[in-house]
Amino acid sequence: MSKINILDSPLDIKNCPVRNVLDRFGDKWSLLVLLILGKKETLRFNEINKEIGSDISQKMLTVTLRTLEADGFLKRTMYAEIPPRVEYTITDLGKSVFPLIDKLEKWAKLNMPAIEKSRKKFK
Amino acid sequence: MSKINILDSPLDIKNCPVRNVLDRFGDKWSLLVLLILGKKETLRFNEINKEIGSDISQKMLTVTLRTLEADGFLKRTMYAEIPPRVEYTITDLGKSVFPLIDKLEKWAKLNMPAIEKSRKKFK
DNA sequence: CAGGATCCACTACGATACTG
DNA sequence: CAGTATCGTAGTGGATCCTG
Repeated sequence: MSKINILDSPLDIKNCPVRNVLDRFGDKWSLLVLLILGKKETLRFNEINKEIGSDISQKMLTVTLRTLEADGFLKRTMYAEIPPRVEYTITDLGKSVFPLIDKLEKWAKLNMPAIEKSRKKFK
Repeated sequence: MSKINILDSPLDIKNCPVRNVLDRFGDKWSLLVLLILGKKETLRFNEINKEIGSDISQKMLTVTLRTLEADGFLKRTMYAEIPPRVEYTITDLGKSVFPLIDKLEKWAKLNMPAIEKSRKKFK
């Protein structure tokens, strides 16, 4: 298996944690859902949908939630009611990444203008 | 333009900084290149290529570097020599995100086992 | 209400070949 | 050395319709 060497911390490129974990965040909605759930703790499907603003398709919200659940970032609880109620709650693992993502969000907000400017200049 | 409300911080979903900025990091190689360049400061094209371990195609490395340059994360300097020499240097903007990405990397390393375990249990 | 099932478009990415 | 150009593919995400 190929290795790369970033200074003194060798990374396995195939099994690289950064790649493996952050690739999940690399999709279109995961980070946003985690941000929302990190702030609200528990939400229902349609509540998350509303928070995002229905720019997201039902399918993708479902897929995103399933993936985050599989990774252990949130817990899905179904109540056997009619109509059905499903609640999504952030887990301890989710809570532990949240501050990092939150900082990234703040960084993004702060530096967005500089990036926009750079992009325009580059054209 | 649609708005969403994450607690007290309203986000413009279309022009959302998180989405706009972090979508760039969502690709396959940007984070890795930023990590490498953040630690080495200045590298040549082929040096970056070697660090990644040639799992990346020349084309994608070029595209990734161009995008990071356009966003202002790194500076590209071409020397009119034969054979040509091109150096990529991390900018102040790049340096300012680096710690965040570095923390994400450390988090990923630390929590990868828990995530793997969760994924297996979910199947 | 919270989804599952389909179909389809786009594009990110890789492989290969060529060049100033 | 550091790319560009071209082609081909797989996967991501959207739109729509259907259901316990």
